[in-house]
Amino acid sequence: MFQIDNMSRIPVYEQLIKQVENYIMTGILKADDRMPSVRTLSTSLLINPNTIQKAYTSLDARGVIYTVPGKGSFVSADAKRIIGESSRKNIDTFVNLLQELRLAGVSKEEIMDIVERSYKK
Amino acid sequence: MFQIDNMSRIPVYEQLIKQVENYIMTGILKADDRMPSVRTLSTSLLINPNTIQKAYTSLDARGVIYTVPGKGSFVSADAKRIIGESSRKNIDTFVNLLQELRLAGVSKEEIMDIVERSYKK
Amino acid sequence: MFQIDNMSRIPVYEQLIKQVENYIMTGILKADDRMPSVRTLSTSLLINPNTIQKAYTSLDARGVIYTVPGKGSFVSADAKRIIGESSRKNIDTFVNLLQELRLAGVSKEEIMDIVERSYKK
Amino acid sequence: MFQIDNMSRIPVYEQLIKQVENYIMTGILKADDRMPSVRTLSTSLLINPNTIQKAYTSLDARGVIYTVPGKGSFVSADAKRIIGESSRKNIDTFVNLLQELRLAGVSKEEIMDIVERSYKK
DNA sequence: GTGGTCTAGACCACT
DNA sequence: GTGGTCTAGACCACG
Repeated sequence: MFQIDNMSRIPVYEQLIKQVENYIMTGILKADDRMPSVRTLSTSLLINPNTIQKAYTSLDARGVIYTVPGKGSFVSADAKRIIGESSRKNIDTFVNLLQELRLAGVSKEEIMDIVERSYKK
Repeated sequence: MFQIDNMSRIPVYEQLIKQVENYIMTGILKADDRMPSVRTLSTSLLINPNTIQKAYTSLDARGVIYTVPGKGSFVSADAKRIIGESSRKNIDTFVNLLQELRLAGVSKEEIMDIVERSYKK
Repeated sequence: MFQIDNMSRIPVYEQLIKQVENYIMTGILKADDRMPSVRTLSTSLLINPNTIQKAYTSLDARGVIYTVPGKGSFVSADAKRIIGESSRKNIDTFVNLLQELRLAGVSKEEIMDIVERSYKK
Repeated sequence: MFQIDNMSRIPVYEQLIKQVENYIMTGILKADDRMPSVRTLSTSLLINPNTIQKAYTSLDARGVIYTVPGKGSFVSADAKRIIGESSRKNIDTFVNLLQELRLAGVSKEEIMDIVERSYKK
């Protein structure tokens, strides 16, 4: 279910968080669905349990999942809304990147084309 | 001329590189213009000389500036082209970010509007 | 594995880079092989970690190795090609040196002999 | 008579030394010919007198030129022999460079061709 | 344990 | 005064 690239410069726990969020946003993981246990993921992904734990702790702190001691972790009812909101904060990054591409000589038409294609997929 | 945010997660030397590149792309720094000396910047920005050096070394290695020991560093003739080319590599990042915003519920119209405004500035 | 001459005019970090490249070109270091850690080399060569770091950063920037923070540095798949290409740039230096030797009275036969012997080793 | 590249990474005084040596080896400067005065060169090349002086001092120390206080500097009788001998020391550098090019995949034939052409000029 | 960043301060070669 | 190199030692994020 999850794909981790150990050679990537992006920290493993961030890759995991991102994928959980994507599965939630695309509806593959729904409210109150049970998350795989830390141990399960640890052995199936060959990743240190501490790393999985770190990802889960972060998701829990943001309210994306909730953890019931002794039972496991579950997708929270507000997950989609929370993820959506935090993703919106990326608009600043988006604007900065846009300015940079513009300075690099990327035309508005080229950008528009990329946007069109992204939304058609 | 340069503004450094010591609290940012972006390393100081990268902030400096980015700003030098921006000044070159916007034409404020032109080919063969002399860069501020390592020590000058060090004292004016209250940053350790080694950190400035690191930024300059990186810019030199990429051919954005050329350095003559004992003389100083100067904007290279190819600077704009080189910066432009490396910035174009950000298109991948741009596409990923776009997908994320889309998943977060940002509409195409909203994106288009941001693009329009960015290119009008 | 590495030999550093602290008395040489060639900077320590450049000696290191050169030796890493030689090990890669001769096949002793292969793609995805793990490089010794910065600290390991630092203690075994009695060199400051920053100096090793500088060499590794440079090799990484050129794509000869790739570095995963917290994991280590590894020989990249393209290493041989990249090193080969940059070494070819030395042909200019070679030609200049040749002219100098010629002016110094070194005969063509002598040069040819040296070349023969170099390629026989 | 002399051409200095201020933007070169090669120190100005070394450029000067090299050119003096070349003029001697090619016979343009002969034994007992008078060298341009430090002041003359300084003004014509727009170089700091100290830099010229450094070059002359070095040439004098090696016996390539001799200086008569109040009269000027002159090409010594042994100049050609001295320069020739010191240039021969470059054979080591030559061999190292050759090894490097070989590792980079430059064929023996290619090298031989370069040598042939160098000696035909 | 790994690499990444930064400071402080030193010494060198060159102008 | 300029850049280049190096050491010593610190703190951080990641695993």
